[in-house]
Amino acid sequence: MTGSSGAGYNAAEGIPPKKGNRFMNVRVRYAPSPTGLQHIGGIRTALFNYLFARSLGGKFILRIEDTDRERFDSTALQDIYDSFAWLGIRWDEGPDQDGPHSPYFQSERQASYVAAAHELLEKGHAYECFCTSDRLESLRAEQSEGKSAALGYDRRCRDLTDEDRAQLRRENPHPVVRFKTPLEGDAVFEDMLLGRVKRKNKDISPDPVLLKSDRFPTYHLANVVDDHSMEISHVLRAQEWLPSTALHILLYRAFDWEMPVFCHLPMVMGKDGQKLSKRHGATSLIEFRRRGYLPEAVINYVALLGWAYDDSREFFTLEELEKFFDANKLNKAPAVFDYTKLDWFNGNYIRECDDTRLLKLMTPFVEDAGIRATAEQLQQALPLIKERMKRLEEAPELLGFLVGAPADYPAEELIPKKMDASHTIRVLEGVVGLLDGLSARSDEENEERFRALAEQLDTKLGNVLMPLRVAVTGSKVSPPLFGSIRLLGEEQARLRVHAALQKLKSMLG
RNA sequence: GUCUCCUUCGUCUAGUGGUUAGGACACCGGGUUUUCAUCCCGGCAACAGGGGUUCGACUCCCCUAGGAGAUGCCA
Repeated sequence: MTGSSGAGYNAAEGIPPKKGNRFMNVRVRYAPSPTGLQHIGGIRTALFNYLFARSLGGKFILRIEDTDRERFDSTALQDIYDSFAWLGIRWDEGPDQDGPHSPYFQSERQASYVAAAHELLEKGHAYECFCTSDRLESLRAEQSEGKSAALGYDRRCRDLTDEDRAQLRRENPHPVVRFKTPLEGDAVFEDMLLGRVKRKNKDISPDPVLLKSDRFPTYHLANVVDDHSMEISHVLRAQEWLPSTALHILLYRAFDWEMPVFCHLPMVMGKDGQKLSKRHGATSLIEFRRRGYLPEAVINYVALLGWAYDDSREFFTLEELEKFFDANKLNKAPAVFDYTKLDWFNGNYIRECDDTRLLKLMTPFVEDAGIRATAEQLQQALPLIKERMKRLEEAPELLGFLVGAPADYPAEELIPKKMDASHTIRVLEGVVGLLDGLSARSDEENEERFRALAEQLDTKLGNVLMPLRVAVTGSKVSPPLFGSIRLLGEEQARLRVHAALQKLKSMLG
């Protein structure tokens, strides 16, 4: 890899997207840094990039921004692959999907950044800075204390003489390269979503670092160099990047490169209106997986964060989104992540899920909870709990009564309203007789028999079934009773009813 | 502090000068039902405020307020 003249990719001679023809050759990228787990906000950004590309017949590229070797985390890298594999989102070019602009790890493109930095140095758009981290730190401390107007680097090394530099290099042989932010003028660009955004150059970060002392680039440099060399046509990223876009504009200008089209997506917030973070709930995709969300629910919900198709439709498959996505329908305002609505989507997808697949998805959750159930049992249980689950993680608690004893419950739970213990005892004693052959009978038939029993005991059906339900499941809330007993087995049910009777009797003393 | 962006029901949103401001989640009622859930019906609830422009503003412009983000040898 020898920078712009290296083999493998051409950093300097990237073909600029043709003006007025931008949608003809759409190339977008998602550029995560492997420093942490994939955040749901990042997923949203990736999704929108992917959909944008797909809807326009363009290419979606994955680029790993691993220029911070101190925070690099290989689990985080794996998490990127796992996350998108789970979602079913694939890139056209990326680390594991070779393309014309390989490599797709920034750490492997280092030479091109060094070359780019040198180009800027030569053109007079950048300079070497010998200030130590310590000095910068104390500078920052001073500035924040004395609420001074100017924040940031004080440009001490901006106008060094050759002599100064030679001298300083002896003390610090590892200078950084800083951008020479113009003091006058403006940086203006046309955001696809936001329209014209203008910033005075003097308000832009004063001389940010482009090349670190370890010769790795900062985000600003690497991002611009790669977007250019990879012929990225559109940059869709979260609005938190908006402030640094002005700087990027200046960099494109300094390199004399054509700019991609920018589109700054609204951010994803927590309930309190702050950037979505751990204290709001799950934020990493893997947590959503672990809680039992289906990928299609996550995709569907997240797609609707800052985007809407029309005034009524809200269910979409990935394939449909690929067709319908339209950047013109993007919203500008930040969106609050609503876990409740995600649950609602997920419940819908669970209900619509094919039983075979659902069984497969559900099994690990059940097993992890220590429930010993055969595949057949689970299969039979499925229809009973399917429409009661919002998340797969709820399966174990819905099925809990199948394993070991039912949850312990107070004897009072057995007694329906307006009834007493002895009355309830009579009910349960009557119920025992109906247990025989219950499994073989249809629900309708069973219901008839219990109804008859209720009449005989001069009470309502509910007052017969509720004590039985509590006796069998340990709870007033359960999946349909007859089906549950069928799963449990008549014998086990009988034992539980007897246990319940004991409870009631000891209550009477 | 400075800069930038944002502002329709609690939340996600539709709306592109003339609408009883629509839908969804949540919530509250009611119905179906062996509990719960599902399902069905109904209800509550919004254009941040002030100026313009216009015959007419949620829609266009300005200001104010509020919110958010950025201000690193992190991305």
